[in-house]
Amino acid sequence: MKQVHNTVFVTHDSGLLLHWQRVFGKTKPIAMSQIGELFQYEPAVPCVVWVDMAIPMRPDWDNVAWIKVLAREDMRVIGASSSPSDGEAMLALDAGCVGYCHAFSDASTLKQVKEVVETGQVWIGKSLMQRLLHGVNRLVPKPPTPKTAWREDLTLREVEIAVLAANGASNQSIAVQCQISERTVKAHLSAVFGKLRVSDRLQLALKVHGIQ
Amino acid sequence: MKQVHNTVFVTHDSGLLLHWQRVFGKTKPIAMSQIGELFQYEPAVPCVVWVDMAIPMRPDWDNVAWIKVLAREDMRVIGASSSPSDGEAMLALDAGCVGYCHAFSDASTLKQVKEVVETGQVWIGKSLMQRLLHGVNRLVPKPPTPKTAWREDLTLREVEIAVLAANGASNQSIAVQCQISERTVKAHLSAVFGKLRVSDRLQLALKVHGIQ
DNA sequence: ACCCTACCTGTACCCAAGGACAATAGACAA
DNA sequence: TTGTCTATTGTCCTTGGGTACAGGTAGGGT
Repeated sequence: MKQVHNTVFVTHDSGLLLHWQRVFGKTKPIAMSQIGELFQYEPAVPCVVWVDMAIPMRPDWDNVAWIKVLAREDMRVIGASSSPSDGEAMLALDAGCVGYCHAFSDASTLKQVKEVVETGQVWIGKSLMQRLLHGVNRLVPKPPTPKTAWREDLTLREVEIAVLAANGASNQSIAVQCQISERTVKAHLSAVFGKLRVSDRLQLALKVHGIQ
Repeated sequence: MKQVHNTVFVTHDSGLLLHWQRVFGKTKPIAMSQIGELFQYEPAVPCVVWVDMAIPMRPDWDNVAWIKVLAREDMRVIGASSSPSDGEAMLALDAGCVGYCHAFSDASTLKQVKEVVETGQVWIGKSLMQRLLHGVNRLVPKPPTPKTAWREDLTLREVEIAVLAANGASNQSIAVQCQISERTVKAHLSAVFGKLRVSDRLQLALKVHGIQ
């Protein structure tokens, strides 16, 4: 009487995909490398979806795309993180995910997680569990992300201009503020983009402000 | 390499004992009909203990007898109730039980519970899980400012597209993800810019992510 | 002297982004 | 029915952002 479930992997990390496929290989899983694929996916049978929390372009949990997916009876979503945190777990589970675990958990654990969510239960890590039960609800306001790590390779001038750009200043206004030509601003920013490996000032802003 | 665990049943209810024995019959479980037996029990190998919450004379969870048992590494205690409640579950789990479930759960569920606790995880019912997660959300002030205030005047579609844009997606990639034309993306974004009174997607990103 | 780096500037070019103007269609309320 | 709201798409056009190529200057280390 057991319901058959498909397994869906959503990750852009080939190493992780390999790991998952080794664990669930025999079930012929479906692999997606972009989150958008999931949002368009129409499963024929109920499925368990493993979502790499690090997938690029993953929208917020309260995005309608997620809401639609998480509301489905036939799609159970498990959040998988390479660096799991209680805060991330809470957000995922609160949004409607039915599981959260370390992405590279060993085979037996992953299978257990699958079993549990397939039977309608919720999987939650021990760490978060303890925290919930003991009322240690104080989520640290600032994650241990080294907020200034991105500065490492930049010169003083580049940092100065990067910060201004990341806060929404135009090249022209930066030029005025720094008493240099707009062309120089562009030059500095180009250097910054290269060093931080981003393509434009919006990506720069996300990096500078510790988002993604 | 899997650790062998004994199974111990603590209940005075012969019907429940029968149910449990049918489920775990092959593992030669130990049956106790009085709670006192458990407190004197010295297991030879690690064991999973199923305690009927309705067992007579069961002391409070903060009784030293329980504390000694629950502190043991080699005894994992699961609370089993015929009429489970979140409150009872909280008390049991908070005391140190590693599981709480309906005493008459079906065989597959009970086996799953056993699997989970044997591997060091905690089993918790879906109902309590939901409550905990939402309770925490109530307790935690969240980000100081209403992080979602900016959505107020936006339609669902506009929110969806605004979030994508704020995370660095280009109009083209948004169009693909949302299955609409790039022109429509622009239209939605223009509406968003107007409603949020920003001039471009970088300003939008700052607002969406609560910066400035 | 030579090289390297940070900093500054110019011209030219490409293109994604955004605005202006216009239009179609479904849902829903007055 | 009419009007409003939402979602959708089109064309035309302007501009800011970013790159490519090509420099100039100053300071520090070999």
